[in-house]
Amino acid sequence: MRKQLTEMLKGTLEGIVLAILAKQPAYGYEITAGLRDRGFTDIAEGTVYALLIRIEQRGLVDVEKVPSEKGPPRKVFALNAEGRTYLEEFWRTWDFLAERIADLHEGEK
Amino acid sequence: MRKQLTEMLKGTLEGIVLAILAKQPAYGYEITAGLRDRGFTDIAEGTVYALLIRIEQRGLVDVEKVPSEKGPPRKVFALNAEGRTYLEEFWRTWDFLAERIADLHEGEK
DNA sequence: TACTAGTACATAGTAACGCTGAATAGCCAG
DNA sequence: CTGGCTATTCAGCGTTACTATGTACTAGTA
Repeated sequence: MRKQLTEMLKGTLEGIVLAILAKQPAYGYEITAGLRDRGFTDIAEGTVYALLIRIEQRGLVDVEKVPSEKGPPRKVFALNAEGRTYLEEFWRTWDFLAERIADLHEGEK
Repeated sequence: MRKQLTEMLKGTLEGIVLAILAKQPAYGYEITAGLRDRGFTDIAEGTVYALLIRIEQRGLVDVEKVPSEKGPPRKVFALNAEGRTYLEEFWRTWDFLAERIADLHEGEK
């Protein structure tokens, strides 16, 4: 199932991370840990960092460097207005897809 | 939303097509039309054909050439046993993802 | 000092997938 | 014979997540 999930995550992982950031600002390491807690046990750190850089460059988040007690300074990401708009759009798209797939799954039986 | 949907379809479109074939065998042109009927209005024909070749090469479908009344012969694809197993796996993976995302969406409010 | 482990971020290279755009080919109506 | 519908194929592209590795800081410990 790993490979199927990998492909499914394309396009959704971004929304997942944005949804996490919608609740409260967070930094990469924290987000990765949060994903693991939510059941996404196999998501590599590198994947998350690359994604964060992407959404930062798109202007969906604001970034602030915060010193850490242990280790390098944290880059704390906060969803901004543009990011919120984008996230709403994500939910609309997701709902559209999930609904159609649910229909298919129903009709199968 | 188009671009978001494109990315989301990665990994799911394959399952969608397999689910369609689970109901009854079909050929490419027919499947594309069926997708449009189901609300996937923007899926290009080329995309579907490429996907069909992929699942054929993976041995998930059996293929039969059937002459058409109008136009070139049809390649009719039928889900085989292996394809059915793969489809079940797809549903499990999808349910896993959809559930976790639903949690996120709930928690957001 | 040297080591280990945990925290925290970054990146080059790869594979997979869906999209774009075009080509090919058969059939039929005007 | 031209346009439109049926039907398939393919080369090239952009985006995304994964792999694997590297850097850097702190704290504990032998």
